[in-house]
Amino acid sequence: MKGNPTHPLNPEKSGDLTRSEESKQRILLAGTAIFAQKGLEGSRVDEIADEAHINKRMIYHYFESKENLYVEVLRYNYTKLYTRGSSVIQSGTDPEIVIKQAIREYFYYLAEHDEFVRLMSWEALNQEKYANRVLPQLIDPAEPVLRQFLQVGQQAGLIRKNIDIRHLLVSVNALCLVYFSRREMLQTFWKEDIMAPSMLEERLTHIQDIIFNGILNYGEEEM
Amino acid sequence: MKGNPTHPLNPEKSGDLTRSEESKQRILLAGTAIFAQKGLEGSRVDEIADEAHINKRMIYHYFESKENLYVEVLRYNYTKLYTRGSSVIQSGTDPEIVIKQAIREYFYYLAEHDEFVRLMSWEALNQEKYANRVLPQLIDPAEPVLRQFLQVGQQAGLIRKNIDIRHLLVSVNALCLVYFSRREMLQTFWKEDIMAPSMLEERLTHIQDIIFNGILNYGEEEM
DNA sequence: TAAGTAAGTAACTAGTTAGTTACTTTGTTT
DNA sequence: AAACAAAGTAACTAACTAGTTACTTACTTA
Repeated sequence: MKGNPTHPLNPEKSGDLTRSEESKQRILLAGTAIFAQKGLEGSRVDEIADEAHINKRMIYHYFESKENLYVEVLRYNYTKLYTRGSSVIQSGTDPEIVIKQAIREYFYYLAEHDEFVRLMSWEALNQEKYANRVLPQLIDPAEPVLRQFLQVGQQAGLIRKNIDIRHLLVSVNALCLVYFSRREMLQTFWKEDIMAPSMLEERLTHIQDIIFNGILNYGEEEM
Repeated sequence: MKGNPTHPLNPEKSGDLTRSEESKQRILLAGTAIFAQKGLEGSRVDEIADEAHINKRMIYHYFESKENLYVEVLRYNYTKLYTRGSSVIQSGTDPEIVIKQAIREYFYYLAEHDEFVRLMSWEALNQEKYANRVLPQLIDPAEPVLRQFLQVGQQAGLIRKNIDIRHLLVSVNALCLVYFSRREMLQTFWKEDIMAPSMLEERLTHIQDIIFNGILNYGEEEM
C-alpha cells in the first residue's frame, strides 16, 4: 500500500483533469483491469489501490465501497461501448452496409476489449445484479432507434419477414461474443492463434456468411 | 455444521452404493449446486457441507481440498453431458436428421441444466484452468468421431464445402448457449418468459433456421 | 502569507474461512 | 464379543480482507 508519493499536478499528462478527477480516473482504470480479471468477489481492494498507485483510503473517499466502485466500473465501460455504438447506427445510409459495418465494429470492439467481454461474463454469472443498475439508463434511449432501424431494413426486404428481430440480435451477439468469451477453450483444441488478425477476419467472415446467407435476403443464391 | 446424525446404511435409498459412495455422491451434488451458483471463490466449504448434510471434515476426507472437489464436480458434470452426447452421434442414420436431433438435444440439455451452463461460464472466466484438467480426456476420444461424421455430411453435399467445420461447431454452441448464459439480461428487455416451453421452441426453430438456411444445403428455397 | 479545505497516508479492527486436530460412533471380520 | 477399520463430529487456528480511525501533506483563495 504505497500510494503515489510525489504526484505533482501534471498538466501535460492530465490535460484538463483536476488532480482528483485524475485520481478517480486511475481508480476506474485499475478497477476495470482487476475486476475484469477476478470478478467482484475475487478482487482485493488493496490490489486495486496498488494498481492505481493510490492509497486504499482514497477508493473509499471517491467510491464509498468496493461494490459501488464495481458498479461505476461497469457504468464506465458500458458507456464507452454504447457511445461508440450509437454513432455507427446514426450514420444512416444503405441498411445493408450499416448492418455489415455494425457487426464488424462490434466484433472488433470485443476483440480489442477483453476486459469488457469479461466484465459482461461476470455480470451474467451475477444474474446481472449490478449491470441492471446501469444498463437500462443506457439502453432505453438507444433501443427504439435500433428497433426502428431494423424494422426499416425488414420492410425494405433486406431482412426476411419471418425473422424475430430480438432473436436476430441475440444471435449476432452470440456469434461474436462466444468466440472471445470461450477463447481459452477454443485455443485448447485449435492449432492456430485464435486472436491472430487473419483468424479474426475468418471468424467475422463466417459470422457474416451465416447472418447474410441465413437470415437476410442477400441477392441471388451464390454458392 | 450439523452432519447427518443417524445415517443408517439404507439399502432401499442407496441402491448398490455403499455408505461412503453415497456420501461422495451427495458431496458432488451439493458441490455442483453451490459451485454453479457462486463459483470456486464465492463458495464456502461449510455451505457445501450443510447442503450435502455431511460434516465438513468428510469433504476433506474424500476430496482432499476445495479445489480438488471443484475439479471433480467439473468432471462429474462434463461426463454426464458427454456420455449423453456420444449416444446421439452414434445412432447414425440420415446426417440431416442426426444433426437436427443433436442440436435439439444439446439445446434442451442446456435448458434443463442451468448448473452446467453456469459451471462452463465460471470456467471460461477461470481461463479453463480447472476444466483443462478433465476436458481433454473426455473430448479427445470423441473428437475424431464427430469430425468424421461432419466430413461425411460435407461430402454428401449437406454442408457447404466452404464452411469451416470448427466455426460451425462454435456457432451452434454460441447460438444455443448465449440464450441461457445471458438469460437474465434478455429477460430484462423481453416481456415473455425466456424459459417458457413455447419460447424455447421458438428459439430452437430460429437456431435451426439460421444453421440450415445459412450453412447447410437444405433443399429448395422455401421462404 | 495565513487559513481552510482537498488529497493522501499508515496502522488498526472486526469478521470471515480453508483446513486441522483430537476425538466418538458405527460397521465388519474373525 | 473383541479388535479393528471406516465414517463421522466439534472445536480450533492461522491467514486474510473490507472498511475505519486519526493523522499529515499539498493546494487554493482571500
